[in-house]
Amino acid sequence: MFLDKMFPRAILHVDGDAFFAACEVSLNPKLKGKPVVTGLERGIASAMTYEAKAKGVTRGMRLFEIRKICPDVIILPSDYETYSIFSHRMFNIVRRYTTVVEEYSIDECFADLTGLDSSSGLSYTEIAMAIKRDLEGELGMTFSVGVSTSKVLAKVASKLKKPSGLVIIPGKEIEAHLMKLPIEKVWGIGSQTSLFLWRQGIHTALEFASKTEEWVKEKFSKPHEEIWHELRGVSLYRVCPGKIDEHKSISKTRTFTPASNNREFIFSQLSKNIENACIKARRHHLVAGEISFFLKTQEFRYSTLELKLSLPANVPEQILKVVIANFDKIYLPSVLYRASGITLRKLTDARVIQTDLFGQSIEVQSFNKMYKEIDALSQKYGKHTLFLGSSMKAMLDAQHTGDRGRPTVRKQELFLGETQRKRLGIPFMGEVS
DNA sequence: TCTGGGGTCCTAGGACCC
DNA sequence: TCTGGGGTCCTAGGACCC
Repeated sequence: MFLDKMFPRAILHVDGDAFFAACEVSLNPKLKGKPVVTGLERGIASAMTYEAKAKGVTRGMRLFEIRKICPDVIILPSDYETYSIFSHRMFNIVRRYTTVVEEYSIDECFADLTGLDSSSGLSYTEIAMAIKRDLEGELGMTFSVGVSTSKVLAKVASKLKKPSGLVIIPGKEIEAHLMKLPIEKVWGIGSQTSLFLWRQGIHTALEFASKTEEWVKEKFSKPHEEIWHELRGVSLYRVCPGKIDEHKSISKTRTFTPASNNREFIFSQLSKNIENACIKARRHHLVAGEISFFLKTQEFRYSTLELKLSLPANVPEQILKVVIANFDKIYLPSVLYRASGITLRKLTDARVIQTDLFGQSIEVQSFNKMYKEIDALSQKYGKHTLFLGSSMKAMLDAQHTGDRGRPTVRKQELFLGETQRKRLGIPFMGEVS
């Protein structure tokens, strides 16, 4: 009944099991067989080995709680640089088999194997087994692999036998698998849609996939219509060869407790986020053409504002200028806020922009020059060796609370107050309060 | 799940223009 | 000035993912 008979595809999905924790174990074999958790720097578990999971450790669990239920736990700080290296090696191993590999997240990728069976003389199952064998042998950790006729079904397949599973769902077995699959477990169907579907009396993926196309078109828009096709084995989502670290946007957000309505404090939080986002943008040689910033209320409601920049930027002063001018459009003194955030969008290559000196004002050029120095200092002495006066309140707050385990602010740290600004010949930016 | 942080994509509806 | 209808562009916000 299901399946695209005209163009049957073979899509592979690979998922690293307990990836961050597995990287740590791979690097340090003494950890093998032990309950290992990463996330020390945040105070909550971000990943854990299956030994830790067996003791009841879950994602997001507080570390003190973990130590209680699992006294022999080994808790490590997250080391994203290292995980990224493992991630790249993982993608490159899969690329030995086909160039059509999509880096989906740090520990997941898709590959389109269509046609490889006849060209290699191996079955899709044998190819998937070979990929899994290479990954596990070379990276020292286990992977869960799924193969089916669409991306959504390949995701279903790889999730079925975690950890270290290998599941193939050929066209004729689609229905049997969907019958046992709760609708809310399907990739792309979240809490809102699940709720809606339950109310329609639909609880399994098969019940959804068995509905008529007219019914689906009437009740849903494009995204869920596509999932319906994918579940029926018709591949609509292409595997797009692409790198995960090619940013379309960069955002930084931080929750503060307790919630606050203090304008100066909230603004300084936002200012700190803007500084951090700019640091990341400069590290990737990107400039933003547009930004958006938001405040999140205690009740988890957002007020957001999107703004265009007159010139693409990646230095906080330029972005703060426009945020300052618009801050009061979303800030209400009577409301308690719990978080603020910034997103840099419409990113382009800074190196292209910066060679076009004619388009830059003297001000922009001096900022770019200055931040080159600041980035060099930060490289040498640590992040936030220098920070903006407008972020001061947030930095002091981080000092008091210890900012969840990060090194506290040292006394001798500098900030770019008005004096330094004048001395360096940086235009006055404006104060908020 | 009483809720952290970083992302992508889609859509409804307003503004504006013939 | 009033009128209709349509297209396009933009933005706020929702939904979902890892």
